[in-house]
Amino acid sequence: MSTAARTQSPAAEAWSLLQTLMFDVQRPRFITLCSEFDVTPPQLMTLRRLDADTPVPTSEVARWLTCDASNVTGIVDRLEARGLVERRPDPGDRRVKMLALTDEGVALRDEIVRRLAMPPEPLAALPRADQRALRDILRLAVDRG
Amino acid sequence: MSTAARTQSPAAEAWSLLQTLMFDVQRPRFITLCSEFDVTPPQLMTLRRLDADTPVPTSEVARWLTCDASNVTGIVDRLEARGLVERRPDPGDRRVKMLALTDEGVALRDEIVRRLAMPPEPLAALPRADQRALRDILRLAVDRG
DNA sequence: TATTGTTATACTCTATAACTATA
DNA sequence: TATAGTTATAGAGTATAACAATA
Repeated sequence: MSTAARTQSPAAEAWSLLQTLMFDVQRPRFITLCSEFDVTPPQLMTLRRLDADTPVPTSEVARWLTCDASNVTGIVDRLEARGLVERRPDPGDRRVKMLALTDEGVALRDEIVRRLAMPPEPLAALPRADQRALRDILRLAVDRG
Repeated sequence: MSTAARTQSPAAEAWSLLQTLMFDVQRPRFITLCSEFDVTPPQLMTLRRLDADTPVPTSEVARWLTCDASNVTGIVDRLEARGLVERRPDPGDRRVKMLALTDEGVALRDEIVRRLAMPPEPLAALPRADQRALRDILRLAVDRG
């Protein structure tokens, strides 16, 4: 352990460790998953946000992707061409396009979500008690945010 | 809490919460940081990997980015044009280009790393005892991997 | 007038394949 | 022959600006 780590606040060191987990473990995993399912990262992120039952406006997907709305047009065009997503009118505002998954889109998203949900080695290898403690602390953190 | 969450293993639920933290909190933060420092995400990732003292071959950066080596050429071209990175010969193998940060590159990387290291609200707001417990568990997980 | 989504444009990232220099 | 890095190419993501339809 470095001197810097010892003098950091516990939250800072925890965050640094989380970033290691995300950059070194999750990022390669995510990229591999994308190519396995033949979707690009923003396409996968879009599928994760959408649903069949509760359509969301294009602007919401732009917010979710943290990108300009003009980019969503092309991303959705390609997902729509593959039959995974559909554009629906918004009865209340004719400017708005509502986005929703098709049945095929739901199937693909479910499979992707299932794969993303599998805990990586470093977490799965933890003693059960530590897994529970980790879960409880993260629940506390996320529920507040 | 969902029924699914209750029936998952603790590691699976912890991982799901971590992903929430990463997608909802870290990703927008990362993208904002990139535009603030006028670098693209792969450029920022490259700066994070490099150093002034211990040059690494181009191939190592490709591994780090999880992308083909041909892409690194352009990414490094642009960082080099800004005076942040330099290519050095490898005395042992004249095919290899070693990559290292310039002084300016070190300064920028340090500032970026400092900003990335700031724990986000959900973590910073945790009680001190939970921060320490989180840190200890993550140390255990990461040290094994 | 303001907003939603699209189009046009220029730049960057990406994988693949072909190439050069070196091993 | 094999490998490291580059170049060429085509497809995708990105921000910005301008536009049409609608509010």
